[in-house]
Amino acid sequence: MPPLARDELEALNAAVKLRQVAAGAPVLSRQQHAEDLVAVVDGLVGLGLAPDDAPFHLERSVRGPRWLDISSAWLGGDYGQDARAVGESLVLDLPVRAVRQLVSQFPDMLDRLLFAMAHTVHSLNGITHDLMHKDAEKRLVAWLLHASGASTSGSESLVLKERKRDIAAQLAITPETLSRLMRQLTLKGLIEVQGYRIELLDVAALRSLSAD
Amino acid sequence: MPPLARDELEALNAAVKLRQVAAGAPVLSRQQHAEDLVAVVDGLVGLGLAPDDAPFHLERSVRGPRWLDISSAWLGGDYGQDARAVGESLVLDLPVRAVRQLVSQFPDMLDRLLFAMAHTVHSLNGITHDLMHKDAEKRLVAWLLHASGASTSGSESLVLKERKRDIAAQLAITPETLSRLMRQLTLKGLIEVQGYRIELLDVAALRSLSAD
DNA sequence: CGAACCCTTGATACGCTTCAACAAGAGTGG
DNA sequence: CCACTCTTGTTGAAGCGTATCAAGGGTTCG
Repeated sequence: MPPLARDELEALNAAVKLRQVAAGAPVLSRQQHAEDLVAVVDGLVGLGLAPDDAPFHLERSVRGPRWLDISSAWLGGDYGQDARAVGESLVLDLPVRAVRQLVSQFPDMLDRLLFAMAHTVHSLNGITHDLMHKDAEKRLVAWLLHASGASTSGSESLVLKERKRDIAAQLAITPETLSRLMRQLTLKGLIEVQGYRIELLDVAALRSLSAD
Repeated sequence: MPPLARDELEALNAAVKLRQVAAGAPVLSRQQHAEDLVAVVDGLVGLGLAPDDAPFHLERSVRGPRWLDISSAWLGGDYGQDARAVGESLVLDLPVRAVRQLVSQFPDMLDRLLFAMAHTVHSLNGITHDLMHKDAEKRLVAWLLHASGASTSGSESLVLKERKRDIAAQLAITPETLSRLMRQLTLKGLIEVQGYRIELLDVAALRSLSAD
């Protein structure tokens, strides 16, 4: 997909609203009426549900630059989920009305929008598939490979950018289970763990472990 | 959303390709290049993965009229999942190229398209949420309530339109577990089961059971 | 009538959670 | 600087939820 042309960029810039969000501060709330498409420009935002009392139940996290919620605003309802900044973040709001305007003015914009939405669907499809068919170990290994941007084989290293409990939450397991799985993988000689630094010693083997 | 105008309908009819699919026959295949948006006009189609050897692993099912895959075609890749007709079905293919044409010609079409895609995202969000946070009983009860189009309270009845094993697959549980859960709910006096006919005796209680 | 499905039921096994305890670091205040 | 607390990750023991395996009964269909 070609980069945005100058006039497209200018039109976009005129429409977006930027806001800086402090670590831990809310970005979206469940009951809020969805009038904007929301993206994370920079930083890390957690998406999940915030029960009235409980702390905050993370379901997945979004690292900028990336769309946070590109679909709710088209439904005319509310966002349906809560979002909190994990670290200091820059968030972008783009009113639906402005988007309608933009796509009618710049045909390429429509392709970008549809592409992004389709990508969201694709990603969610993958998540549900994994939750339905893969056990915790498979899901963790798949996550590690994805997070490391793993090449085809050999070894790879990565540094965790979130607390392990947050990673566990996204994998729908408890922190205890995550810890045990890490140890088991270490004992099998597949990975090496030093705090938040993890070495993937055998990408090929890990890849086959994570397959359905 | 207003109904389609006559000229919109005519343009649509000119673009779509219809095909009748026999029960059990493939509708989509994983490796197939996605050039169309695909919808089920009438009938029931199962969406899932068909490993080379194994029978067919159902993940969710789509009853017409409803979109089957409205997003893959925008990504320029393949469909990524397999689909098979559960019963005799009428399937509609709508080429992406035609859709681009249509939305540029009829602005309302764009809203319909975006609305449908957003609805897909919303639905998938709900599914992942349930898989992450609800146990099998909660998921089943939620499914029953949804399938019955349950009102606010009182009692409700429904007739299953799929084999129980297919329902179980969509709930990510085994048929055995589904059977046991049904019996437990019956013993609690919440439902009544006679083959494929199910009575929801206490919708209010069921609703609170299915909550997170 | 047998064969092929489907659903159900029971016994057992396993994966993951829960609960509890502990170690290691980070921040805070005396 | 040390004691104190808070948070995070780790480990172990016990228990729950669901899968697996095996068997039996009910239908439908040839």
